[in-house]
This record gives sequence, C-alpha cells and structure tokens, in this order.
Amino acid sequence: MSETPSYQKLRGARVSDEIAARIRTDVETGKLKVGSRLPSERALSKQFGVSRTALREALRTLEHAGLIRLEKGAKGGAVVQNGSGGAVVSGLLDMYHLGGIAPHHLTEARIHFESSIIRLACERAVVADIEALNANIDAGEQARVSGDFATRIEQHIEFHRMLARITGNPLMMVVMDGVLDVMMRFLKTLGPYENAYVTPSRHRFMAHFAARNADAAVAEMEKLLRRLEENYLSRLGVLHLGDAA
Amino acid sequence: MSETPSYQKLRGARVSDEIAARIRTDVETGKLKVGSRLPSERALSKQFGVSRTALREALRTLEHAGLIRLEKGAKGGAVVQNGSGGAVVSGLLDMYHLGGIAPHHLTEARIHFESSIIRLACERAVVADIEALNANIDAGEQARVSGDFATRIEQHIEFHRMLARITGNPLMMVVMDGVLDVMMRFLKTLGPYENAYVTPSRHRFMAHFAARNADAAVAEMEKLLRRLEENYLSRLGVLHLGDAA
DNA sequence: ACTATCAATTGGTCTGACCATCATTGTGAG
DNA sequence: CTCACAATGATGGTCAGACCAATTGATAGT
Repeated sequence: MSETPSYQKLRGARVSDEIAARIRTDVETGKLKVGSRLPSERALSKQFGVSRTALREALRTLEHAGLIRLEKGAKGGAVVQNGSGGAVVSGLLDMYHLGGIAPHHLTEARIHFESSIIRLACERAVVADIEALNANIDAGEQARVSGDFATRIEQHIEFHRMLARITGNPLMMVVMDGVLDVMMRFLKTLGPYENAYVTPSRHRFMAHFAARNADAAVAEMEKLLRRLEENYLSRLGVLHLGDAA
Repeated sequence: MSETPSYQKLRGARVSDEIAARIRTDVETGKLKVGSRLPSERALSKQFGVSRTALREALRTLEHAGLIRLEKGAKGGAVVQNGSGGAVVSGLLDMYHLGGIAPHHLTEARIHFESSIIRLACERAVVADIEALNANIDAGEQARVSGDFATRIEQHIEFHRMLARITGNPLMMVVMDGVLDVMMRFLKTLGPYENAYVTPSRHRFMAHFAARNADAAVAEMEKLLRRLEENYLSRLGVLHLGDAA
C-alpha cells in the first residue's frame, strides 16, 4: 500500500508528454475503453507523481486529440471517447491554411476519393439512402432558386458527405469529411458563382446510382467535378494568379 | 500605459481554447506564416491578459496539432510550422485503437486509395523514382531471405509511401501515410507470415508502371493487396473470430 | 413527498517560484 | 589580436498552493 508510487523514471524531455503517451498506451492495449472514466486530475497527478500542471497538459493533449472529453463538476473527469475524427479533419484544415495544400491538390484528391466512395456507395445504398439523396438535391435546388448561396453550398457538400456515410467505412467518411471541410473553406473565399448545371447533373447521377451503374455514376460525377474545378481555378486565377508552379 | 489590457471579454468556457482559436485565426488569415516566431510565453500571457498557465495550455494545443513547435532556451519560443500531417496520421491511429476502424475498413480503404495513387504516380514518375522503387524492392527481398520480418514490413510499407510521394499531392501523401501507419500497427499484431509472392508481384507491377500502363499496374497491385487482405483477415479470424458483422 | 439550500467534488485559472536549456556576452589565456 | 570558456540572462518546463465555477448529491425545511 505504499503511496506516491515512483514508477519508472520519466524519460524524455517533457513529463506531460510521457503521461499522455502512457494513457494513450492504456487506450491502445484496451486497458481503457470508450466510456471509461479516469480518476480526477488531483488523483492522477498523485498517482503519476507529477504536478497537476503537468498532468493537466497531458490531458489537454489527449482531449484535443479527441481521445478524451473533460467534464466539469462533481463526478466529472476525463472520459474516454472516440472523437479522433475531428483531429483528422482539423489537421487537414491546418495543412490547407498553412499552404501545405494547394487548390489543385484539393480538387485532384477530391475527385479520386469521390470515385472510390461512389463505387462503394453504389453497392451498399439502400432505398432510404437514395431517398435521402434525392431530398438533398431538392433542398439544394430550392436554395439555388432563392439565391441562398450559403445553404446551396451546404447542401451541395452534404450530398458528398452522405455518399461517404453510405459506404459505411469510417476511414472513407473521415477523409472525405476533411477534404470537404477544406473545400468548403476554399469555396467560401471564392464567393457565389453560377452552378445551375449541378442539379441536372445530380439527377443524371441519381439515375445511374439507383440503377447500381457505378461506372456511369462515377463518370457523371467526375464530369461535374471537373467542370466545377475549372470554374474554381479560373476564378482563383482572376483573384490572384501567378501561383502556377 | 495601462497594463493588463482586458481585450474583448473571453467568450466560451475555456480561456485557453479561446487563445488557441485566436492564434489559429492569425494563421488562417496569413497574419502568421510558416517560420513566424511568436513572443515568449510570458509576453503573450501579458498581451492576452491571462495567466501563463492558460496560455501554455493553448500553446500545447497548437503544438500537438502540429501548428507550432516549442523551442527551448534563449531565443526560443513558439515557431509556426507545417506539421499538421502528423495530427492527421495520429488521429487515424487513434480511431483504429478506439475501435472506430475495423481491419476490413482498413484494407478496403487502402485498396481504393492505392489505386488512385498509382494512377497519378504512373503519370508523374521520373526515372529516379522508378530506380528508387526498384531499390526498395531489392531491399525488401533481401530482408525476406534473411528472415528479418520487421525490415521486410518496413520496406513493404515504404514502397507504398514512395508511390504516394510521387503523386506530389500532399493530401494523398498524408492520407496514405495515415492508412499505412495503421496498417503497420495492425500487421505487427499479426506477426510474421509468408509473403514470398510479394516480390514477383512487385516486379510485374514495376514493368507495367515503367511502361506507364496504369490500368495494368493498378490491376496487379489490387490482386496483390486482395491476396494479402485474405491472408490478414484469415489470420485475424484465427486469433479472435466472431467479429464478423 | 417535494423543494430549496448547502457542502463536497472536480475542472479551470491564477500567482509566483524554481529548474534546465541555450544564445549571447564577456573574459582571460594563448 | 584571437579563440576557448565561463558567466549571464531569456525562455520553456515544472512545481506548489490557492481560489473560482460548475455540477452533483445529500440535507433541511416546508
């Protein structure tokens, strides 16, 4: 029952990183599962033999990584959760903002990922999925005629998110989510633009999609995306050309 | 000369999050670029009117997100960098460890991403790239005959990483990096296995690749990956079956 | 039995201090 | 004068103890 366990000496430069790594290990080995509740900060800092400050930074690290959620109040504490998808998405966003991702990288990757997703979704979509997609198209068209650019973009993007969800593959979902988030940020810097051809394309797409004709669906979507890409990039060129490597 | 500037009232639950968000905004708007050096913690905490503790947690958040790097010593401080790729990769890893990604999700996504990458790489590879790929194959074969499983896996995975780099698209690179990292973690839990058929497949692949025959290259790689996938999943089934949804 | 109040627990922040590290500066040996 | 080396100061990393804010659960009063 010896209190203040010393553990093995904390290697590495930062104590807080070591703590974070150790808790991460417990998650990796299954010692901590989703929903598990860690002891309070004060208790943990005692267990690890470090100050509350250091332990807190460790928790902060894990929280931002989406592994835990910090709840206030009595019976509060760190709860293990599965929110790492957010870290992936915001990581991609940061890459974009720091110039690590150029618009043409974005559109290129997007077209390829989209094709993969459509092929999978085409196999797995159920009736409800198809109805939901159609409903999204209607909502987007309604936003277009009423001139609501923000909603139009939202619906437009949501359509692709829905396709990703239909695949049932969380990897596909999170990657597409990230790409779409970056895309959205990018589109908003461009401002409104003409895209009346989107809805007709969507209808053609859905016809192929509902008929489980993946090749045709991919082709239709790819045609649309390339047309949009041209639109984006040309508008971008007007805004600040000269970045053509 | 009024000290302790109040700024606008800090909204939101956590001061540190607000600080982090504000610095992030400066990065997004280009006020802070890669290489920029932020003031010292003590100076920043004064500027924001918060304690060093809170400011430190904000910096820690940004550091773990890969946006900044904290340097010790005199002339140290927070330097803006472009390391967000790491956050994406570790985010995917966390998802895997928390059970958000199942092995079949992994292999499925991997096959699709790989196909996209090969098509792009096939167009863009230069002679040096092809030589490097061949060198990797030789190193992998050497590791195989000498029974070095760890190195074999490393080389095996590195081959795919190289392909991703050849595309020149950082999005492709980081996503593939993440998927491969998870894959590697996954493979190491399985232990050594027979894969003598990899090297011959690689040679066939390179013949197509060097000839810019993307379709054939993709087909060859897909055949290999599916064979490996079968291998993985069957071995996994032996280890702990019953998870077949 | 129900409600309002209070105490305990816990995360969030603050203050002030000390240590380890590192660039700079100054100094003494050559 | 030059160069190696020690002192210095700035900076991140950690610590200790305190207080605040939010939340829960028990308790007292109706």
